[in-house]
Amino acid sequence: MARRTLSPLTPAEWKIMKVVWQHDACAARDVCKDAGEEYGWAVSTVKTILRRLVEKGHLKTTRVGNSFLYRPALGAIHSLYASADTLLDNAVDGTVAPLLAYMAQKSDLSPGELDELRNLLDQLSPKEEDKP
Amino acid sequence: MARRTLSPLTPAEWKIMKVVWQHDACAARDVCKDAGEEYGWAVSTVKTILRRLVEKGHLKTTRVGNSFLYRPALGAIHSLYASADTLLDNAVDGTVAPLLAYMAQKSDLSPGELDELRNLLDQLSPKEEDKP
DNA sequence: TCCAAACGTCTACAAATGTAAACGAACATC
DNA sequence: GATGTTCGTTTACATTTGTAGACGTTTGGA
Repeated sequence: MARRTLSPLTPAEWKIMKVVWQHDACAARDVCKDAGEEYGWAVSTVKTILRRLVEKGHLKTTRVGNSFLYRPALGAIHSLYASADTLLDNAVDGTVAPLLAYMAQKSDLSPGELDELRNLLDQLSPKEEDKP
Repeated sequence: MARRTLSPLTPAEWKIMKVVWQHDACAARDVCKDAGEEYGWAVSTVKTILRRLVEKGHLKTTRVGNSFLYRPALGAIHSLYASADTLLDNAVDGTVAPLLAYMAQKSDLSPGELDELRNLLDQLSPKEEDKP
């Protein structure tokens, strides 16, 4: 059975998902607290978004006592990939390379992460000077 | 005067913007034709989206005879950057490097583009073995 | 000059999204 | 056992988005 693609997250939904991902699994109470502090959202607002996220399959729940434990259906990275797919899809003609360059610059990667990326690029196509 | 940030494009708006960017500047007629063929949209649908894009400042118009010429207010790359900012913003903890790796792999860059990227990464932090 | 085609504008309307109050059930505490 | 607190559920409502028809005006031909 093929994995059904989840609908893209809306901006508000991303905010809530980020909170849940950071906690890995948590009760509504915790999400309300964090999101309330960070975005000034009312408790009901958070609860509505949680409900919609469950409906859409982005969150799974387990009953614990009289409340729920919320867990992400997908790891953060997979949701990011889906989002990246859309971004790449929007990139016309020769804009992909500058786009990646921009993102690399902007994201302030550690030397280790930069090395990882370099290695990956080398695998995709060896540098001219490294060719036999 | 600071440049006012434009509101993010909706999926349908991206589609229309892509058409306009590809033409660089074009009449509604052309957009309707292309978008009609590509997405099966009715003429009115395209016209509504064009109007909203103008209202939001994403498109500029010049009257030509009884019709308009539509031009993008920003180059495609700048709109992509804005979109990338949002994506990076959604990336929690250590997900940025894998995200960029994924995008680089997925986007099927030419050897020249790969070299460009490598050079950029080298500028961000030289490889260990290249250090003096 | 009269008409059909082309244009932009106005209006419409359902669905999604953002934001939140109100309500009833369960639970803990006095 | 009464009561305040905590939860999830229901309902609400304005705004944005997707999608498009209808209409009046301009224009290029016949």
